[in-house]
Amino acid sequence: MTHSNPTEQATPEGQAAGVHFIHTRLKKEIEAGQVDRVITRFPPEPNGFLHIGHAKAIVLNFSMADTFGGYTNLRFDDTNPAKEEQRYIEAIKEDVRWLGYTWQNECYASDYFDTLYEYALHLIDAGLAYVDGQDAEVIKAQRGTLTEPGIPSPDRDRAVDENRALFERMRAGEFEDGAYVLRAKIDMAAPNINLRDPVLYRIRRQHHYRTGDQWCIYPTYDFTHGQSDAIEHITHSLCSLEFEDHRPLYDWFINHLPVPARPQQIEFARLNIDFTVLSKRRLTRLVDEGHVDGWDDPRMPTIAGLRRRGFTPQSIQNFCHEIGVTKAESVIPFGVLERNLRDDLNVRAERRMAVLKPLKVVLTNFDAEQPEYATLPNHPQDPSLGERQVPITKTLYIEQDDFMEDAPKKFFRLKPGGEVRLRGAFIVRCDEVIHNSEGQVVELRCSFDPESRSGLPGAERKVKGTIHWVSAEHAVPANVHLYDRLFNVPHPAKDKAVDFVTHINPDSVEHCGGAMVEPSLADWPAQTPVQFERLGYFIPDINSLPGKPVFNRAVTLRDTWAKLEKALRAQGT
RNA sequence: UGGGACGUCGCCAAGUUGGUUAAGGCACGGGGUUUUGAUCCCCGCAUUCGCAGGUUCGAGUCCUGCCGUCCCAGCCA
Repeated sequence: MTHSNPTEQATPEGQAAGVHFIHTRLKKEIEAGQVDRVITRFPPEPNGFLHIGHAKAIVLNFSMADTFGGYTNLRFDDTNPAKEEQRYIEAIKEDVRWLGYTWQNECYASDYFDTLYEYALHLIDAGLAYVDGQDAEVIKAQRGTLTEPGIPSPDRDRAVDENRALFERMRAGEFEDGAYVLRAKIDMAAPNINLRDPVLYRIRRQHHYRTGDQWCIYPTYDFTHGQSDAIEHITHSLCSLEFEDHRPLYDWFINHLPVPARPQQIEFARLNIDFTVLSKRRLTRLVDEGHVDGWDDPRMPTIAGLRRRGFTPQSIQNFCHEIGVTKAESVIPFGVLERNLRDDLNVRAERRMAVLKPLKVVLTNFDAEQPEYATLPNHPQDPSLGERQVPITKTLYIEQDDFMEDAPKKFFRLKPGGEVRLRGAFIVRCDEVIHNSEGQVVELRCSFDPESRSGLPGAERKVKGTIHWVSAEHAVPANVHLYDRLFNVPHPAKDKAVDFVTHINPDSVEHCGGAMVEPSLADWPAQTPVQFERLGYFIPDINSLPGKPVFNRAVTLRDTWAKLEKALRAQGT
């Protein structure tokens, strides 16, 4: 990316990208000379995996810094040792990298513990913080309610020396967990509850994944975040809307502490997508309770899950630009994410043929002893991707869905007595339908029209439908996983009275164990999306083996027939 | 009922200091091309900006009052 004029930035859809209220505001600040470049940070807490909502924040932070000549730090907000783990650090770094971003500095709030401690002392000395010896419950009760002011703690007016001594003893480990807490002395009657003497430090004998047992007191988020921003000389601290109420507190610390810079916080609406959940708490539950197979389950909206599902970094970036950045809370249809994947893959994924649910077809007039070969382009619009030979033999497999004995008029695929083109090969006619003892269709006897072979003049002959196929003799058995939305209601967490897991879609995954794929798919390269013609975009699963392929379906192709069929069915035709 | 924020087409979202017929994308509808019912290409799609008043020659943009939605009472972030 370059520092181009925003109107020159465009997504593949031609939509202006990156022009939103934050962009506008930063541009003005630059022009007014208030800042000379924009330095941002992406500040995850290492207590879980990143999800698509984080991607929005990542794209925003990196693109703003990039647009305005600065850089972005990756900072782990690790002030709560009870929840944080090293493995999440690794996963987060991998996800950010995979999305296509390179951070300037890898930072940890825990690296600032010494400085933060000094800042706390500074506040104490200034008479702006005090040590409170009351229980958490008592402090909570004294905080008041939304409509009633809080009442001051009896410890609120403790002498500075005494506060200092107590705080030092807190650090020295002289007290039990929870015995004391350091609080800012602001305003117990403030209408903004965050200003009612918030807790700055708590005693917690917890092994920290990075600082070990060096500390038994840990700073809270409020006392950590802004100061960390200042220490790193972050110019703009972009965060989600729920921190709006914290901004006065953020500024209060910056104003009362000898920090090296004056960062400013700007809030934007977090991402919501329908038919899924996007909170770390809920995603953690899905993993911990075994509703999914882990953080990287392809049904998960995590970056790791989307990656395994077959999403591309580019499609996620495009999605984030397309949805924009505002302060209005919105819910984006899951289909928007899927369409961005299709748009990205349509132009660059190679095409192959695969049959998910095979139906045997015997070409009665195909007498060649040796297989013949059809030449198919690897991409219909991009000849540079080359072509390949696909074997044709007397016995083929086609998709069960591509044959109907009792077909409606609009059904353009195979039916008894009807004709279809086998993609890249020739036109076949269904002469006979063979059933098993239960009446199921198990085999089709067809004859092909030799004149209609691709490349021959007879190929000009038009038939309504074209279907995909594989040679039975050459096809490679494969396992294919089809994924659907994880929840069967648009807003699983909407009703607080109902546990969201009750809305999990029991049919969110379908396994096609008997799929048959064309030979070139036998050892398809990992991490490489491919289009199975007429079916969708797929990617080898991490458990895929050469000769024993396993594919995940990332997304189907747009399917107007499915819609039409549904409409016809609704009319009763 | 305290404080903070938001409300422009079904879903997103532009809308300069108030000034011609309210961008764009998605979705949707219609048509064309097509050996993927895919892609691609045309065309259509808000007399109206949560509602009601007011100021003004002129308001989505200013004022007043309502209505609706979200967030805040962790020693979580």
